[in-house]
Amino acid sequence: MAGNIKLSDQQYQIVQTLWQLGEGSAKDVQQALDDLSLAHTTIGTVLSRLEKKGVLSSETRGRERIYRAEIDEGDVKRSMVSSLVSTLFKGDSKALLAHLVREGDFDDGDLSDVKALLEKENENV
Amino acid sequence: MAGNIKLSDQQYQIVQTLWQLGEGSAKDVQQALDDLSLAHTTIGTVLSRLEKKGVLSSETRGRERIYRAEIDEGDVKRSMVSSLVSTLFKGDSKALLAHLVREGDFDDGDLSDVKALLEKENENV
DNA sequence: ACCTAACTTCTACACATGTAGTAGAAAAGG
DNA sequence: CCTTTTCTACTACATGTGTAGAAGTTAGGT
Repeated sequence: MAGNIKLSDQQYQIVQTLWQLGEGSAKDVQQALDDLSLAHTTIGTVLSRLEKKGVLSSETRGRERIYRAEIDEGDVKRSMVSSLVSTLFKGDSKALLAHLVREGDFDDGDLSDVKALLEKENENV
Repeated sequence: MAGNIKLSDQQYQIVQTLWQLGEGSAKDVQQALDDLSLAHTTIGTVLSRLEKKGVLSSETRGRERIYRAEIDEGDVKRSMVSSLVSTLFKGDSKALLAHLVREGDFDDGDLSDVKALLEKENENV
């Protein structure tokens, strides 16, 4: 479902906040993201645009409008990663992995962890 | 250098074509990407916008304007991957890898390849 | 029953992007 | 030389995004 979701960095952070909070008003989100120092009205605008796109749903509770994410974090990650892989690496995830390794994104400890992970995965299969 | 390059899918495909061709006119690029069926004028517009942003440079040769990429493919990949990792995985590349494995993006053969790759990398370090 | 504080919604504007038509220049064919 | 083809450059418009002020609405205090 929800085929190709794609969020901008900012949108992602806002939706992520809702995933973390479960639900929340514009004010809640603004406070959770206060390092971005955006006006609360800005957050409000973004939230209502995301709702119009079906990414969020909302419910009026008293004077507040409470938003909640309608899409699953895993789905979004999956879809965004796969879109990047498709654009940058012709759809070959292994090429992305090779890129990461080549760029030295993993240190020794990481490599062991990763190998362990792979071994565990191998057993499952 | 070139800190944070970020290209849309379409822009990436166009620049990628130039990486492959070395250089080329709007027409050349359009032909290389004819599966996208974009009007040649569209390609022209995109190319000139990318030039204005410094991503491309150009040279008038006869009646044609020949474009060439001014940014390195590796740099762009690096920067786009790292931006995604930072947004989706809090900067933790290992989490991206775990995601890929979990999503079953690798089959048995891949996993072996990957392990080999990791082992080789381990030696280097 | 008010006034005020707290929220949201509306309106606005700049900039990026996707897409392409039209006009203008230049090359090529006769 | 003049006409046709071939390119580019200019103009245009819709949509998405970032950002936020102004205006409207409601809850709460006194």
